[in-house]
Amino acid sequence: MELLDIGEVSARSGVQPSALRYYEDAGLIASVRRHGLRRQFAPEVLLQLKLIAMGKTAGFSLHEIAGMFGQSELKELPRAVLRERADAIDRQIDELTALRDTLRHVADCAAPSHMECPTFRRLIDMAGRRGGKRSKPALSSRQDSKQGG
Amino acid sequence: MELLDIGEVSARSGVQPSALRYYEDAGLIASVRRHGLRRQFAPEVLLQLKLIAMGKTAGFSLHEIAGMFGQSELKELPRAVLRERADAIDRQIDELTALRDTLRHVADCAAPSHMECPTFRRLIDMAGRRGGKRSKPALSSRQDSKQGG
DNA sequence: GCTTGACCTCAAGTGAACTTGAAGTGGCAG
DNA sequence: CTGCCACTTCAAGTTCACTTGAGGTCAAGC
Repeated sequence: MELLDIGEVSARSGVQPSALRYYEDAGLIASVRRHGLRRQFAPEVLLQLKLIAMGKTAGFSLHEIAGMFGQSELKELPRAVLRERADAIDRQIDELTALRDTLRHVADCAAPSHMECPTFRRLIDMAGRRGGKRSKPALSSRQDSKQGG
Repeated sequence: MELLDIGEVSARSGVQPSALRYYEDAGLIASVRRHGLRRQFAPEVLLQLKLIAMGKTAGFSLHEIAGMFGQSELKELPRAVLRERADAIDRQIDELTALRDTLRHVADCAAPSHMECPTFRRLIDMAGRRGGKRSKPALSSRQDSKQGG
């Protein structure tokens, strides 16, 4: 199997070399060996990077992504935690759906003040109808740690 | 109509007073007046904060959220931009769906190495099947500005 | 009139996720 | 053998979204 150096991985994934080194430091990916100084990556790192990108889109921190898909931790991760994550993403999808519908409404509704439009208010209310005031329960944890009270 | 002071808004929204001041500075919300030094907010700020939370969940920066829902900019925002945002959220929902399915698969599949599991690889591939390698076209713009090449 | 306490401002600090810059290394083409 | 250049390390810098801390204000209650 052909190994890729960091420039190749960067070109194929769209992720900057500096970010790749950062990910390696963080334990999200690993180079299989060195060729001189240069890192050599297995092609499957491209798949892992796709996974990382997906996790980032979902708002997970790199630390959390490492917990889900990182090297060697995978086998030890309790399956319940994974399902919890999946459920959290489901809730996030609901919220995103409400936001998308709200945006489309705003684009179509010619009302001067959207705050007075009942359709608008109803759309916004729909997103909050699940867990009270918390919308991202166990996700990025940096803003929720203090706000969640 | 009864006005709320910052502590009240914080209590009802779950957003810290310091964050509310920060949002005001950033033009996302506005206090209607002052009572002495104290900001007085109209109740509808709670709706705006819900909107802001939704935008954050979607990965938009505060600046972008201000562009979508901020004070007084709303009426000038081209409707095409809103629809574009909505489309971007649709793509994000697709990606999130793939991630959720992947997570559920990992939780159920007992394979020792997921990288070798064809179902796993197929799930990951599904997320990338839209715009080539870019997944968040016009969203947060801080990592895409350099990576998008 | 004095105290209380929730508010105020402003500057600096924080953490995440990178990027940038400086100085160095080393495989390979010529 | 030389020089190139893509890589290397490490420290410091950047942006975002806040939080924290110090010192100050003021409406209200006793």
